[in-house]
Amino acid sequence: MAEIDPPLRRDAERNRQLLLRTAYDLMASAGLDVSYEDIARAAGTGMGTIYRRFPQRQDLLDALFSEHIDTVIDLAEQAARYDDAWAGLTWFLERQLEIEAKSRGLGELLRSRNQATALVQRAHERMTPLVAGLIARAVRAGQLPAGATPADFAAAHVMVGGVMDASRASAPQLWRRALRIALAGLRHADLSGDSPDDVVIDHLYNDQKN
Amino acid sequence: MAEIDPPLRRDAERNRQLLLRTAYDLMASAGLDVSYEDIARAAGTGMGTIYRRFPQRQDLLDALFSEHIDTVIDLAEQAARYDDAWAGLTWFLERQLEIEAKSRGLGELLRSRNQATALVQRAHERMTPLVAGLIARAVRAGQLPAGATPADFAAAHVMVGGVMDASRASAPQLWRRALRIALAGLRHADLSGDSPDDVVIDHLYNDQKN
DNA sequence: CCTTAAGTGGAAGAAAAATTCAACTTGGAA
DNA sequence: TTCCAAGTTGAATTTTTCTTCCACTTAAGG
Repeated sequence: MAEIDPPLRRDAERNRQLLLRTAYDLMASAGLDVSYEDIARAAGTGMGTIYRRFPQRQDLLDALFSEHIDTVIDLAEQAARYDDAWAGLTWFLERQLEIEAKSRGLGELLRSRNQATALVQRAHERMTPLVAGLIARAVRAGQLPAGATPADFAAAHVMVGGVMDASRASAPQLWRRALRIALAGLRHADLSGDSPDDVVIDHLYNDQKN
Repeated sequence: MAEIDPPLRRDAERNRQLLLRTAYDLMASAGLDVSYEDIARAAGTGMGTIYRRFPQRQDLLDALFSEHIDTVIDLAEQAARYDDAWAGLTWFLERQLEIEAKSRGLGELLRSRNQATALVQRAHERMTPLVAGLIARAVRAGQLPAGATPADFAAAHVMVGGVMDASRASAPQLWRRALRIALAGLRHADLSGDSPDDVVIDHLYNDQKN
């Protein structure tokens, strides 16, 4: 099926790694919208090199973040194994946000959808059932109100992430306070009402700007 | 002090209003980053006209949103008159968000800082003491936990606004659910801990992208 | 009417990012 | 060593958005 493309020449592989490291660092502080020119300049290569290796921005994002996304999926799996469902949920959300605090780019990716579509979509597909299971258990245990859905968990994620992005420069720890608010909100809000099954997680991890 | 600049010629005033209406509509659905070219084209004027009238983007934003911002300040003042402080806070936040739901541009403005600085800053200066008063009263009445600050209210605003922006297209009412979560969170979170006085509201209504 | 200062349109220039490409290197197989 | 496919470079081109400018039009006072 998939042709095995021959390994890169040594110098090419070196440049590839260099570009990836540089791009990751730049995106960690400035977000996903770093220009190819900036990356190439910071890595000390020519424009041509980055374009040859990553013709589409998606190619770059995939290479950059796929392992990190796997890490987050791991977290979800670990969380799903918690006996205490609520503890699992809070632990998962906090770990995930700590990772995003270290890399703005990864945060933007995890909370968007039209950036590296396949990658993020796959991650959501893997994690949603796990989160749904935890939530169901937490509801049964009386730790979450009836009517809580994975979308509510996603909402909490988006909410805290938004505060994080807004206050990164001036108050890098403020998101923890927002997290406390969001978590307390999940436990105590009346979530029985509307927006039942038709509220898919996708509605949140969705349309970025345009 | 301020020179009274002569009134515009009739046709010019007509164009000015046309541009303002057009810009408002475009920004209501697409956000603040609409290009001058798009606005001019939609209004049926030339580029020169919009640049003559609004040489800086700030000039346009000021003219566009100052009255709407005054409306929001009004809301804060009304809220401050509530006997029930918590009812005042929730009413204010919900009204404000309803306005933002109708205009994405206004929402971005109210939750940013580096867009139309003077305008928004003045609004925050007016509203913060009012909100602070409500919060203090609510804490005294046992409606909010000790340690709650205006920054927490701002955080709730940013959090729900973030969900709103993320789900505008696909689930335009989802923010109401996020609002319930945020409000329940404010009431039930432990807010006594860190981030006391040094957490100014500015830290939240702050650095946009760059 | 006429005049003219104010206003207008839209092409042209400038700036920034995305993308291409032809001439020039270089790793590594033979 | 030699050779050449793979790799690199950076200038040139395209694209997009921002901004300026000037020849042309028009409102409104005399």
